Amino acid sequence: MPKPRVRRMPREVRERQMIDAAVRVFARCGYSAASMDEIAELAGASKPLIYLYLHSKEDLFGTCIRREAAALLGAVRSAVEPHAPADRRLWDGLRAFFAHTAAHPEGWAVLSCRARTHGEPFDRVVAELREEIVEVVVRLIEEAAEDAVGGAAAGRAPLNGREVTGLAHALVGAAESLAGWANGPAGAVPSAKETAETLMNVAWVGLENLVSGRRWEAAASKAGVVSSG
Amino acid sequence: MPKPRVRRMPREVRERQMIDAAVRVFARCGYSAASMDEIAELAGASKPLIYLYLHSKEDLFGTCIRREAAALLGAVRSAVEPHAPADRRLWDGLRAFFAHTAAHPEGWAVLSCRARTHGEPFDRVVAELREEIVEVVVRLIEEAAEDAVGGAAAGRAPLNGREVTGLAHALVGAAESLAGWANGPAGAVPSAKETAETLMNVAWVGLENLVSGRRWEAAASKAGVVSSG
Amino acid sequence: MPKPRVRRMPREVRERQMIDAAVRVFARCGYSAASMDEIAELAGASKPLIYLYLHSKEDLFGTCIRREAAALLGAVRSAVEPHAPADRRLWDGLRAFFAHTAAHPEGWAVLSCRARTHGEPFDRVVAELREEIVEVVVRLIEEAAEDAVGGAAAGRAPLNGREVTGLAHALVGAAESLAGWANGPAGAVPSAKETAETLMNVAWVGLENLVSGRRWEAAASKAGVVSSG
Amino acid sequence: MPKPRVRRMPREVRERQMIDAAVRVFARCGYSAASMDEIAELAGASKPLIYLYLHSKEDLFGTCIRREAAALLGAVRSAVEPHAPADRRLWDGLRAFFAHTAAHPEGWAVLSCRARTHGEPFDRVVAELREEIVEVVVRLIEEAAEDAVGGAAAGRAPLNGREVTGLAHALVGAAESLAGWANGPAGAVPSAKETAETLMNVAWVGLENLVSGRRWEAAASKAGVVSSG
DNA sequence: CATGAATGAGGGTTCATTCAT
DNA sequence: TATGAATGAACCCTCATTCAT
Repeated sequence: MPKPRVRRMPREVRERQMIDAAVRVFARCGYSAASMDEIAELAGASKPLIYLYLHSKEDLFGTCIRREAAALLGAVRSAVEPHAPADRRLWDGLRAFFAHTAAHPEGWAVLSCRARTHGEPFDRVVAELREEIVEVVVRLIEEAAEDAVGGAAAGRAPLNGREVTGLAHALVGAAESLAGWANGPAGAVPSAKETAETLMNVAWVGLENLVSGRRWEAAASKAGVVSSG
Repeated sequence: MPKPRVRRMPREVRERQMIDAAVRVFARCGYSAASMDEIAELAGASKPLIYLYLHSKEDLFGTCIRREAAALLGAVRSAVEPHAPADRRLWDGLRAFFAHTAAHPEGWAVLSCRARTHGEPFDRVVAELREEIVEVVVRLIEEAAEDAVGGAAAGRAPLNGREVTGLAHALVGAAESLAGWANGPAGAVPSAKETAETLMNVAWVGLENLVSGRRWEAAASKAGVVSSG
Repeated sequence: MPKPRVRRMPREVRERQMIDAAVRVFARCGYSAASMDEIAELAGASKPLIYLYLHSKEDLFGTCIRREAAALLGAVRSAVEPHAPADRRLWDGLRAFFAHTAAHPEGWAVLSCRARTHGEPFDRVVAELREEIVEVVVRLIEEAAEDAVGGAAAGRAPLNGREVTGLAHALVGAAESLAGWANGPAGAVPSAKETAETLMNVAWVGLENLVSGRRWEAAASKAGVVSSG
Repeated sequence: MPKPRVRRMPREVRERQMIDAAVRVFARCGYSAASMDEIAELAGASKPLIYLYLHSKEDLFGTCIRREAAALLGAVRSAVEPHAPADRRLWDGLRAFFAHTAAHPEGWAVLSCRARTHGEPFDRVVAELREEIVEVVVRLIEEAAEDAVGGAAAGRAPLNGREVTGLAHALVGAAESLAGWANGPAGAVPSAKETAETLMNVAWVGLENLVSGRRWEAAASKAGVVSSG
C-alpha cells in the first residue's frame, strides 16, 4: 500500500487539484514537455479521471491559462478605484500586479512564457490579456496627458496614437520584466511595493515630462541635453 | 541517384544550414515540439549527418542559442562607441537592438521565448545574455547619475544598487516588449528608430529626473504631484 | 435530482431497454468498436446497472445475438405450416425471413456481420443458427427430390449428401445476400414478397430440374447445352 | 537473443511482409480488435517502421483491402475468356472465384466480413468490388436471356431490370456463402470444381428455365407445380 | 561523406470494469 | 434499486537516436 490516495472527493475539488497540478507542471516544463502522467501523479489522481473532467491536454492547458489570466486581471482590477486620479490608479494597479505575480509565480510563468510557446488559440488568450492591460495603460496615459495639457500651457499635441501605444507596451514590458526579476532566483528579491515604486518613479515622472513636451533629442547628445518645448 | 540534393559541401557550410534550419523550427515550435525530422528536411540534410555534426537535439539547441545571443550582443556592442556620452551610447545601443531583432525575428523568438521554456542549461545561457545587457545598462545609469550629481547640486546619493538594477531590468523589459510589438502582426509597425525614440524619451528623461532626486510619492496622489528633493 | 431519468423500473423492462440499445450500437459499430458508455447512454441507464444485469460486454453481446437469433428463427418457424408441401414451406419461410430481416435491420446486421467478427463463442452461436436453417433447407430439398423421384421416372439417385448441403448453403447465402440488398441504400428496394419470388423462381425451378437429373455440363459449353439424364 | 530478426531488408519486401501480417491479423480479429503491436510482431518488424511505411492503422487496412480485392478480381478476370459463351464464362469465373478464395482464406475473410464492419471508406471499397462483380453477372444473365429468347420462341419479355439485379445478387450471395462453407472447419471440404458445379447446376439450369418463361407460382403450391408460359 | 533502414521508449487517449454511497 | 467517482491496462502513434551500407 504505497499511497493511500484520498478517494471519493466531489468533482469540483478534484478538478481544482488537477488544474493546480497542471499549472505547476506547465510552468516548469512548458506545454509540449509536460506529461499528463506527471500532472496526474502530482494531482493525486489517475489519468482517465483527468480526461473525464478536463477532456484533453489542450483543453487542460486552456483552462489553466484562462484561470490564471482571470485571477491576475481580477487582482489588478479589484485593486484599482475607478475614480481615483490616473497616477494613483497606475500605482495601485502596479502594486497589485507585482503582488499577484509574486504570490503566484507558477501562474505567472504559464502566462508570461509557456502560453506563448504553443500557437493558436493559447497565444491568443494571452495576447488578449496583454492587449486588455495595454488598453488600460493607454487610457491612463491619455488621461495623464490631458491633465498635463489642461493644467499647463497647452501649446502642442505632444503624443500621437502610436506613440502612446508604444509607451504602454514599454510600460507593460517593464512591469513583466520586473515581475520576472522579482521572482528570480536571487536571494534579495524586492517586495512588490519596492518594485512598483521603482517602475512608478521612472515611468510616471518620465511620462509627465513627456506630455509636457520635453524630449530627448538625438542630435543634441553631447551631454544628455534635454530640449524643453 | 533519386534526389539531386547538393552533396559534398564543406562541413562549415552544411553546419550553418543546419543551424539556420534549427533556429527557424525552434522559433516556430519551441524546443520540445520541434522535430529533428523537420529540421533535417528544412536543412536539406539527412538526420545522421545532423547527429554527426551537432551531436544531439540539446546540443543543437544550445548552439542555436549561443549563436543568436552572440549575434545580438555583437550587433549592439559594435554599434556603441565606448567613449561617447552615456545617453548617446544608450541611444545607439537601443537602435541596434531594435534593428537586429527586427532583422532576425526567428533568432529573437528563440532567445526571448523558446529558450526560457526549457530549463537548465538553456535558460542559463539566456539569463547570462540578459544579465550582460543589464550590466551594461546599469553602468549607463550609474554614469548618468554621476553626471547629474556632478553637474548639478549634489546633495544626496539618490539611487541605491538594487534600485539601479531594477531600473535596468525595467528598461530591458521595455525594450524586449517593444521589440515584440514591433515584430507583431499589426500592420503599422514602427521602425527601429521610432521605437528607440519612444523608449528613449520616456526612459532617459525619467532617468534624469530620477537621479536629480525627483520622485513620485504615493502619499501625494491627489493629482500626480511630484516632489522635488 | 438533476436528471429526470425514469427510475425504479422493473428489472425486465430495464434489461430490454439495455439489450435494445446494445443491438443498435453493435449493429452500427461492431463488437470491438462499440463502447459501453454509448450503450449505457442510449439505454438511459448507468453503466454499473448494466454490469449488474448483464455482467460484461461479452455477455451482453451474447445475449443480443441469442435474442435476435431466436426472434428470426421464431419468425420463420411460425410462418411455416409443417404439413404443407415442400415448395409451399420454402416459399413461406423465405417470405418470413425477408420480412423479418427488413423489419429488424439492426438485429440482422448483428447476426449477419457483427457476430462473425468476434471469434468464439459468438461465431458459434451464429454458425449454429445458420446450421439450423441449412438443416431445414436440406430436408426441404431431400423431400423435393423424393417427390420428384417418386412422381417421375426414378432412374437414378441424383443428389449425394454433400451436394445437397452445398445447395442448401447456396440457397441460404442467396437469401442473405438478397436480404442485404433489400436493406441496402438503393432507393428502389423490393418488397419481401418480390424478393422471395425472385429467389423462389431461380431456386425451386432449378431444383426441380436438378432432382430430375438435368445437369449443366462443362464439356458441352458451346451454347449452354443442358444434358437431360 | 530471443529473436535474431532479419534486418536490413529492402523496403518493398518489408512492406509486403507487413501487409501479409496485417491481412492475417485483420482476418482473425477484425479491424478494431486488431492491434498494431500484434501485426508488428507477426511481421517481424517494429511498430515505428510500420507507421513509417504504411502511415496509420486505417491506411494499412485500406491497403490490405485494396490488395486483396485486386487479387481476387484479377484472378477471376484472367480466368474468363471474353469471347466464350455466357455459360462458359460464368463457369470459369466461378471456378476461379472458389479457387482463389480457397487459396487465400484470410484475404477472403477480410473482404467478406471484416471490411464491412468498419464504415466509410472501407465498406465502400468492398461494396464497389461487389457491385463490379454483380455487374458482370447481370450482363451474363442478360446475355443468357437473349440467347434463350433468340433461340427459342420469343413471345414474352421474361425479366425486368430489377429482377435481373436481384438474381445477380442472389447468385453472388450464393457464391459467397459457398466460399465460406468451403473454407469452413468441416473436414470434408469440397474442391473448387465441385463447389462451382453445385452452384452452376442450380443457377444456370434455373436461369435457363426462367428466361424461357417457366415460373414457380405461389397459387399453385399444391405439389410444386411449375407453370410453363 | 552521406543515407535508407530500424527501434526503444514514451506520450496522449480511451475503455471495460468496479467501488462506495 | 441506482450511480458518481475512480482506475489498470492497453492502444495508436511519434520521436530522438543509431547502425550498416
